[in-house]
Amino acid sequence: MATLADVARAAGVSKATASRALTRPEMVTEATRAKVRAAAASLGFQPNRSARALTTGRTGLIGLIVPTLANPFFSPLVLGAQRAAEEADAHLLISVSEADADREAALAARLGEQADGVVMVAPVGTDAALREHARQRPLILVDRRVGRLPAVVLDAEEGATRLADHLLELGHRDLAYISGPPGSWSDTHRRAALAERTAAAGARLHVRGPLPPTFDAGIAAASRLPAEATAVLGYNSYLTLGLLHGLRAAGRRVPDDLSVAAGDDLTAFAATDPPVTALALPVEEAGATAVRRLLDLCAGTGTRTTTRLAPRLEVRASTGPPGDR
Amino acid sequence: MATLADVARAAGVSKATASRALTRPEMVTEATRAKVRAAAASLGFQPNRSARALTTGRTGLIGLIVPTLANPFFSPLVLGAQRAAEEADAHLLISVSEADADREAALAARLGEQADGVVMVAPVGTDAALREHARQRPLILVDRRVGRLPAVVLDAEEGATRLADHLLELGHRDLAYISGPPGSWSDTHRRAALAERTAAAGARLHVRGPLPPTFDAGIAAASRLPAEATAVLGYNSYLTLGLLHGLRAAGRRVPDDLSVAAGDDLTAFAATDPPVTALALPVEEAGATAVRRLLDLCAGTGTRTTTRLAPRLEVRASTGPPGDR
DNA sequence: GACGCCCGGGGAACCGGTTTCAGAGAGCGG
DNA sequence: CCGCTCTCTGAAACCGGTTCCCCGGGCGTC
Repeated sequence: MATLADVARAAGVSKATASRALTRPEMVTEATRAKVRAAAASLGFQPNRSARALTTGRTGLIGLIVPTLANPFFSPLVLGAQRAAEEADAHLLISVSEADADREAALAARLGEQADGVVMVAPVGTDAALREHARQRPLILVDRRVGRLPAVVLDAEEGATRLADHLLELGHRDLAYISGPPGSWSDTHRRAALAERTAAAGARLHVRGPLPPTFDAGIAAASRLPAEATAVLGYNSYLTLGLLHGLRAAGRRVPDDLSVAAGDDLTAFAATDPPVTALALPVEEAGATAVRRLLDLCAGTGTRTTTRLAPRLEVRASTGPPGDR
Repeated sequence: MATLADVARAAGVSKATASRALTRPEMVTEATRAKVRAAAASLGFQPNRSARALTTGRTGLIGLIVPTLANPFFSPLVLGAQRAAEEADAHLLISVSEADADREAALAARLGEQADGVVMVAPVGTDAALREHARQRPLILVDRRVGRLPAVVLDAEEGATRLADHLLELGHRDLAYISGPPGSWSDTHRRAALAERTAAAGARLHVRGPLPPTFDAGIAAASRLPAEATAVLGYNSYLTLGLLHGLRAAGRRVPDDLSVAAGDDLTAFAATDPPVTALALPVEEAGATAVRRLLDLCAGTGTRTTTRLAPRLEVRASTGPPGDR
């Protein structure tokens, strides 16, 4: 409730000086600074962020657009972003696009109007649309790359490569990949890396899909796997859970009949039967990195680079050597 | 970029009239309203929210404090809150308390300073602390009640009662309850309702815990169940997943040897082996209701009541009649 | 000793809306 | 035809910070 004018009066200085003492300490003398700070502290002064935003044009708010929160993949991401924002005394405005390009664009515009910048996680809009957003305001992409726009990505190629190597080393020669939603950037790149690695090893990759990344889609996929595959990779955790469920219903044993692995990790994977081998993505770190880089961009010190974060392979019981069928 | 002054000039009216035409349409004539709206539209006018907030004292921001986002319980809650906020052209400031009372209090203060009101989900602070927050600014509690503070609760008693009835009807006479974190409001009430219902039916309730609501705690609990229990209820989904895992490791069959059920639901429960009977909580609705009621409070039309939302019992394969041991 | 420079601080403008207050004009009754 | 009231509009104050511009004083230098 105390205003800057109150602080100035209490400290016996002008509003201008009080403002400088608090936000530009190097511009006033040691003595003045101490007086003003003491007055501010004793009055419990909290600067009004709206007033500050009005003159500086900086709101201290960061927009975060995620496709969904129902997928536990995004929880740690939000947490990481949250922590990074807090460090910088900023707040997070979170919105859910529901993986709809129109909604995503509308949210980006709406948030951009109030926030200093926007982080878009796994956006579904076209390259052109994203470039346009980036022209309007500082923007960081997560899990998507568009030209030289600033981005933070979970290295899909690197992860897919590790997963492929794991299965190839176990002796698999026919891998199936259940692909994710059409147009998903990480899906496309993961699939390409898998194809390259299997081809290089003289093995074969059978692709099924694209499918929505849901439990039900996984169940359906279980009954349409290529007959020759001895290992199957699900695009993401939900799809893989459904797959596992469908396989069990069909009486197929994992990993004896078929190895199963997922393209991202989930706490529940340690609890399924059997526990599922998966790529643990450094999602929390991605969220934090994105926010830090966005704040840099807002401060004018940011760069137009892509930060790559490598996933960790969690080997669990769902993958093993191919059975003798 | 266009300001209200630009709109006023283009429409040939004063700033005051332009402002009224857009925010208080009933105060100007039809003709003026049309002129101003046309001018605003053609200039792409977007009112500056900081400026508006400065005079009105309303930021259009709502604070949402959740203990964690890693627990999928909260994802639909945020989604519901998000949708309700969007309807009212408000934005959500989300923060994670990590179930720490000090952090929670700090966040409430920090958010309250910038937001019009705060929604606290399953807060861990003391009643006194929460009352104090409610005195500072509009506050809605979710999944917690403190005196007559406005709240939205998932009806723990009602849910626990349905769960107890389900097991009692199956013929169970000795139920075990693995209790959640000490001091959890929903845990306390769920336990009380279970106790009452079992007692009324002439059956017995054996309580174990309290335990942290984690997968690992569930595993540990599996080896310390009361010998006479034929059915066990886990406080929440993670605890129950761990329980299931621990029971399987110990070679106990579900539901033949022991029925298992959980106090909240999780998509993954449909995929476990066997699928777990659980209470499906109307979490999304709770989030939406909380935000709507908070906005009412901010508008001065809110009430100090408690909204109760009843859970739905999802009967799955993990519960059945008691075996003959 | 005078001049110029640099530094710290004060007054006032400003950001972009909302709201108060007063005045102009129209409509109506006496 | 006058005067009153009611409605709509405009000028200006205001919200609470930040920043521009200018002034005064201390110090260094010639």
